[in-house]
Amino acid sequence: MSTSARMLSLLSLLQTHRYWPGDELASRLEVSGRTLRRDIERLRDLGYAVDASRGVAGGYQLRAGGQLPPLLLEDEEAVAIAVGLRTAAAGSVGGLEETSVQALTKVVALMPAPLRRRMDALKAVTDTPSPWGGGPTVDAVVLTTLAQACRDDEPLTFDYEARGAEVTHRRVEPHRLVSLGRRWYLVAYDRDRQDWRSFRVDRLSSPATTGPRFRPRELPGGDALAFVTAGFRQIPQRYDVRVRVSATADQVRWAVGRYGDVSPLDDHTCLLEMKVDSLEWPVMVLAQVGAPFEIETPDELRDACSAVAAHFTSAAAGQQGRAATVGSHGPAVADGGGHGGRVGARA
Amino acid sequence: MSTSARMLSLLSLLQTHRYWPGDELASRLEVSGRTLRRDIERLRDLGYAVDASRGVAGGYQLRAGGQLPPLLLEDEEAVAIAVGLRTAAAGSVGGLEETSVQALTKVVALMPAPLRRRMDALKAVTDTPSPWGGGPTVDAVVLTTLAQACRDDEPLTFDYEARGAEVTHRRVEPHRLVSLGRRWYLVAYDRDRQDWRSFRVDRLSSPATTGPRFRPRELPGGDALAFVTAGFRQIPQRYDVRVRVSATADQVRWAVGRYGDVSPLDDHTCLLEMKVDSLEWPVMVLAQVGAPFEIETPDELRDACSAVAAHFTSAAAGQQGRAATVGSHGPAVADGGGHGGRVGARA
DNA sequence: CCACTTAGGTCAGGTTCTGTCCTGAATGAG
DNA sequence: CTCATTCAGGACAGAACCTGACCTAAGTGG
Repeated sequence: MSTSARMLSLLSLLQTHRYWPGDELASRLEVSGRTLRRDIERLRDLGYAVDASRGVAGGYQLRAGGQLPPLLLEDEEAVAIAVGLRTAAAGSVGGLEETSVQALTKVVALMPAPLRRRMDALKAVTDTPSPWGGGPTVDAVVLTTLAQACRDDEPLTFDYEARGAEVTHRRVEPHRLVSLGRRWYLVAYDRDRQDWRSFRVDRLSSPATTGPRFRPRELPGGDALAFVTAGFRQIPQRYDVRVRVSATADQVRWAVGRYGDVSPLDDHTCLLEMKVDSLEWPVMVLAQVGAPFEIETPDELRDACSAVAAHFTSAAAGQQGRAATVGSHGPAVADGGGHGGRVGARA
Repeated sequence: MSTSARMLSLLSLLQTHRYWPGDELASRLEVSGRTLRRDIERLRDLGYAVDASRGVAGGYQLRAGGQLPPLLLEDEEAVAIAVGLRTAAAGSVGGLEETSVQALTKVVALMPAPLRRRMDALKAVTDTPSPWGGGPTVDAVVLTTLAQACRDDEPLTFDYEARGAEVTHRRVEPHRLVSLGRRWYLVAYDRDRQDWRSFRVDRLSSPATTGPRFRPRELPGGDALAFVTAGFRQIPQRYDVRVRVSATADQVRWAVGRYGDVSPLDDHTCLLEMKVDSLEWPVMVLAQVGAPFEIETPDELRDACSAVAAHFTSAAAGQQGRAATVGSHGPAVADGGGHGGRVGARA
């Protein structure tokens, strides 16, 4: 075994357990104790923080140091990392999307095929329910393929299904990936149309890098993010939700997380503001808060609430038909406003 | 620069870009082209899949191979990985909790202090709203400290706040971490009480490994998971939710994700079954489905729905007081049952 | 066909690595 | 306190390895 291979093994060993007796390490690496000590010294020279404790039950230990040593992962761990990063890249984390994709690209690029299959297999399991999942989920392999193509200036082909139109085949020079809201967009120069376009990543399938690298063009304006947002002229509808809730700001904040702004009005009421594409979310949040509230905008939210109320009323009324008979559980209303304000109990 | 350091640099370089011309690599590593070719050969001998393409614009490339090479990460990437793994370990992924913690332990153990601070700083941002966040969030550092102590048989001290009781200081021999539902438990031998105990990780603070390693004892029965579940004699309440929903199974499944069982009854109705500690969740799901439904069990869900219905009805009625006047938006109700069944529109 | 790029054999000279043997020093148990 | 255990590291000789220079072969794309 060569020296460099041995160093990698040593690093790997030091990462699996905390303490390693020198003897053990030496015999595992099939070298003498002296050489092991030299190897450790080499590692330290490289900047890795290898601690040692002497005496009985002493040993070597890899500590957090000034720099990050190479991570030597088990297969399953790599899969876990990939899955975690995919979730983060899908926008559930906030502010980390770009870096997550960057790291994901590294991991996926190095994953042997069987591991990649395992990762894909876990995609289904890992989906969170709808509004949190953020509509269509991005595919990790698709995303990393695009990221890599952008990074390395490789021409790209893929199938694209534009809004409502049929599927077209595209040949582009990828420029940059942009994360906006909880969606990913690819900004690229379309070779056939000879112009810059932005593509929604979740509408894009079977991407493949093809041919030799190209000389990158300059995006007019330079700002890929601005280019994407400029394309948003006619977003179908976007609701500006403003609701006055009879609960403390903390209670509401707890329910809405970081996806809305909550500002207290007084001790018992606060204002909830959200900008959303669909009304599902505010409805869920309001249902969860379990306190009385007043809708300022939009009117569509009134209709949505009304529909939910109708279903809930008839369901609450039990099996005796579906007539809307609200008020029969009046006391429950009084309960909602005051102390806890939440529906049900928490274990 | 020594050979092994150069190999690590080479690996690192090959991980940042896709294609590297041999010249470029050689000059960066400050060796001759011949030596570079030998280094590449060495890497290949080590099992890494280094591809090369010849001709104009050719170069070297690190491909996915039979085994996973060491990952060399940028600082920010490591943070992204840690954050992603923490989310996964918190139970939002399913089936990957153990492996995630394992990987997280590796990453966190090697992270220099500034990075760890960055990771902690991102904790707040990354929280998902309540029922999905799963109550109290686990702290990455706490979790990894425990995992490491278990792995390395190191005695542990921490403060523990049992259910309702005051905070006590514990000195234990950690045995294993168990993920159950969306909570983490530490199974350990309590040195003061001289008996085995299980601790909820989210009730545990300022853990610290202390003193020399101990000789691991054998857990009676051997099965840590069984030990934890055996402690669950008197869970306060656990609801068995059964609801008949007037919507297709797919619609309901879409809303509930993987946290409940949905079985179709006929083309327009299905049965939703969930086992939950609190009723928030089923209420949210039902609100989101936006279809009529009938509650089979439990009766408490009726009360909860009734409360929500009352709030929603008065909110829907607008600013003209809070009298419950359902039915004024009748058409919206009719809309709910049929085609889409979802509240609001989707962008 | 030509320019460019990786692939790899050979060889001499120098560098580095290894194991052995040795002395020191810190640690914790009895 | 004493002793066994364990890491730390200097010196040395011989072997192993690495490096750069030079050369030829072969694949790729214009």
